[in-house]
Amino acid sequence: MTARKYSRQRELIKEFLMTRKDHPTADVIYQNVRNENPNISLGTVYRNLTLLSEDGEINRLNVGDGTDHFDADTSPHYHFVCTECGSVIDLEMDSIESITSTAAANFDGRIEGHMTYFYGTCQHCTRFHEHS
Amino acid sequence: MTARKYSRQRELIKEFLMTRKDHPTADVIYQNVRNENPNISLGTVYRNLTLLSEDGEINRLNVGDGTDHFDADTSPHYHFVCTECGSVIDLEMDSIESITSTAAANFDGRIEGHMTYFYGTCQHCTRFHEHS
DNA sequence: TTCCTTGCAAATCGTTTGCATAATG
DNA sequence: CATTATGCAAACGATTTGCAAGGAA
Repeated sequence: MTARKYSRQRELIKEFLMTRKDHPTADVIYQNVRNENPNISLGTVYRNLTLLSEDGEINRLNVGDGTDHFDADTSPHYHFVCTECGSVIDLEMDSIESITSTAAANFDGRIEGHMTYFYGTCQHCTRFHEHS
Repeated sequence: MTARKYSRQRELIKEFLMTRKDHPTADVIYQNVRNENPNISLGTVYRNLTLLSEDGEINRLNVGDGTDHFDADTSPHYHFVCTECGSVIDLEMDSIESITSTAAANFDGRIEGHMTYFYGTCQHCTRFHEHS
């Protein structure tokens, strides 16, 4: 991790991300930040998203849909991914940290953590089905 | 899912995958199957891996390293990913299926499952560090 | 004969990178 | 001044796809 200098672009990206709880992709972030700075480039957005996550200011989410999502909420929590509409939703649930020790029980390496996301049909898409 | 016709290429891919427990990528599968059929194309490998996983004969693994891995063992089990060498290893561990109900407790949609992998340093890489 | 599958190459998608210039410390 | 950050465009790696030809039912 090298030294960091102020950048208005990085600030805008962080600011935008903090207003959203739907875990947008780099491109969605790019489209929105352009409202504030029409000259910003997609490359700059990607570079800053990487810097911000390296610094632990945001999290990069991999939910198996081929594109990374970003989250300004770095507190420990889990996500739900709707297989119908692709939306990524925060889950409020009890800790499942114990699964790490469950996994470590019969393993010879060093387990440092886990990546988990839940999938299914979100409330909106479930209702949509009932009515059709 | 449409009807399926026999294909020697698909058979070779499945056969090769069954001999491996290290969850190879499409390209590794391609390189190896070429020993048996030098004319097979990478596109055919990708197409058949998709067909096989649609049919539930193999599993497509997303372990966050940017490339998909494939597994002929479709029985329920979890994986460990080494952050040093990238190897993907089967874990023998007690069931953690209960995390699905933990997640469902305060959620309004329909949770159908979860995706979990553990990460850290594998036995080999851990030893490498101790000796250096 | 129907239509699934193939090899090939071109295309696509998300992301990264080289470069010359601009901004920060 | 030294160094980090930017915009742009080209490059990238993984995967998908259009197409004309081949093979299975």
